[in-house]
Amino acid sequence: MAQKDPGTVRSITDLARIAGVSVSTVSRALTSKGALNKETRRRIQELAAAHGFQLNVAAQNLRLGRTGAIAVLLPLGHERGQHLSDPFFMAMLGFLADELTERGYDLLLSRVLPQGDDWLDLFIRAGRVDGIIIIGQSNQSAVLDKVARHYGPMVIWGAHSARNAYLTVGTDNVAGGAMAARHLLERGRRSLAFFGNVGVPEFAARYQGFLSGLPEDMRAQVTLVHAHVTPEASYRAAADYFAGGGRPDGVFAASDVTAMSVMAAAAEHGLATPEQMSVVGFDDVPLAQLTNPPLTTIRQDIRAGARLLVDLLFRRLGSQPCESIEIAPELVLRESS
Amino acid sequence: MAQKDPGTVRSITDLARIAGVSVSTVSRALTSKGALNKETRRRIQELAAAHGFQLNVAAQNLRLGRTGAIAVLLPLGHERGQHLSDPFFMAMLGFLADELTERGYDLLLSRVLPQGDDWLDLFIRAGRVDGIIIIGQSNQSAVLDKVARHYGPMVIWGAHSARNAYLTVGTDNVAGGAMAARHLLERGRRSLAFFGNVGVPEFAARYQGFLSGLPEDMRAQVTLVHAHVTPEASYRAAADYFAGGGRPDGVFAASDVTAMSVMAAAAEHGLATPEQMSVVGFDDVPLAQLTNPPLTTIRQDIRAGARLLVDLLFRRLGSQPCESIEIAPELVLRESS
DNA sequence: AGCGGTTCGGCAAACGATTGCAATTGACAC
DNA sequence: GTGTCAATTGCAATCGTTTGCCGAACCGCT
Repeated sequence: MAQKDPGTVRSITDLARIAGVSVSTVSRALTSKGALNKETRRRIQELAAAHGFQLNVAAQNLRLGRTGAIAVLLPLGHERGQHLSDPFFMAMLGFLADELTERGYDLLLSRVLPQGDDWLDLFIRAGRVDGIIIIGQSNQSAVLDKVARHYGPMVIWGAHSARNAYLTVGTDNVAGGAMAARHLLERGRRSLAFFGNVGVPEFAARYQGFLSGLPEDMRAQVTLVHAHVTPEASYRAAADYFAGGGRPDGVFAASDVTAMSVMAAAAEHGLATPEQMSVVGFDDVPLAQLTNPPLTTIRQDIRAGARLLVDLLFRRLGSQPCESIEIAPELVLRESS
Repeated sequence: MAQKDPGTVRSITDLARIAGVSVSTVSRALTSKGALNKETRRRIQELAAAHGFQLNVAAQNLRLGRTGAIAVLLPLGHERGQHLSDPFFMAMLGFLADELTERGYDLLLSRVLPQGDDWLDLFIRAGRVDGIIIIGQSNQSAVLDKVARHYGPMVIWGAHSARNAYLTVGTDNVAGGAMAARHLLERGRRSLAFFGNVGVPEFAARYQGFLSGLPEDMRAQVTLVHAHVTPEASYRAAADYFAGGGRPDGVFAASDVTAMSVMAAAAEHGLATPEQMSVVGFDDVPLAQLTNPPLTTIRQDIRAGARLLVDLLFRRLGSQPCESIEIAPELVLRESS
């Protein structure tokens, strides 16, 4: 007979009282660690189950000096609205949630507006997480580089650059850009345009790859149209471009969302895709197959990317050696080109 | 002169030693609670800043008996792939992240495959969060109802029903459906079809509202096409329907993604939108304005929804009275109808 | 000098777990 | 009867905070 209301078992202490053993014994029974009589362990585990008792994760983590959570950060550096709408980042987030849950970690989501150069340091020192995954380096590569020097468990989704010390997983954007170029050439397109914000490292690499896939004499002819990532902004940029008389016969867009904007704006100006103009996107978001016409695009394998990000992070947590990884993109042919 | 390496200040104890005061004083200084000499407080705060010290959130939470985190759960009940791709849920997630961060709470993201009827109880008993937001009741309303009886801080995004005890925030789906019906009638459409999975409570309400917006004699004529939510599945359903000779002149789709599938499949079968067929979607996801033709749709205010969800949850945490809320939808006219 | 009233800041007990160490027990051999 | 050893379990310190309670110091007043 317990002293207090035995109805609810809140702590290991309560359970110990009921079981007539010490808290250490209960702890050992429930964590399956340490030597303990088989029979005792079984008894306590059954008792715990009967009372619907589970260990308090917060206390456990405090004692063990860990948090059991991984942060996924979305820096909103130059494009405030980007991650709100970009299906690519969101799909990535979903896969990351799955991968982390599977490993018994929680996923702490945070969107950050990078302020100054110590937002990341502040976050790390708060000690809320055991590791950090950053989706998109945005314009923060200097900050990331600095932090990476003294903080290990951090992996970034995005373009790899030899200049940067931090660990990345990302699609080979240069190769992807080159694929798009070759494809448009094969389709006989010669008057080409690239739509995207080359201030974003990933997009810059796609643009550079695009140029590198063209014969030298064509490179100077490519029109670069600066388009932000949100649907609204990229539509505006494209509409302005067409209104100003732009009439390319081949377009490579930095993302599928941008490609959709371009097609919409072009249609508005009486320019038919793919009859008069071929369009190639980047990402292969799920909706790309539903556009009218369905979108030819350079596919990034999001699921594989998420898995690699998590793998790499856990190697880091286990102090194993790691290297940045580039994933090969793939051309997906549909009717827009 | 400190005994140990004074280089890193890890705990309040270290800081107390350096400052020459007791830990209680440091705690009071840093939390701005309790009476403390202004000068002392300032001094300690400066010292903390100088050493880049921040309170350990885990320990703080343990002591305070809270976790500082709110869970956002995505139940994948009947539609495995839904949340992966559905831009609506993802946009919601983004706004929730902002709202919670603003209130100083962390957002713990988890996608759950509901197993049996105690997955939610198990999650709650793990004690990792102070409250729960569930996006979409999926087919779990029985479970939610049971849990709501003994667990307060939980709010669900989705359709409200008088049958359910749990707290919801959601669009008035019935009104939205009726809007779509009236709009199609105004456009002179008489041969109507609804695309969607009416096993999902929200979609069922949209369908019901749609019917209620029609004159009685038309209701029986409406074709109900069962389409799942993923782009692939809904495209297949629509393609099969058109291949089977379906030729409606007005379509109301349960979501924008479904509407896009319908337009794509229709185009494939030589059916032009909006000339031969008007299409109305639901959600107004950012991409809806970029479809070809741009999509007429019933808009849900996601940002307001997220804010209300969080507001309601915190009222519950503060034991204030709350009631479920329905948000008025809005018809957004574009060229698909 | 003595007294009541403020302020300030320290002591130590929590929060709910883990774990090194030591104590207890029983079996067994000498 | 005593010593040894292994198996099992308990004690108590610890993780980094918060906070009720109490004592010390100081103030002005009689």
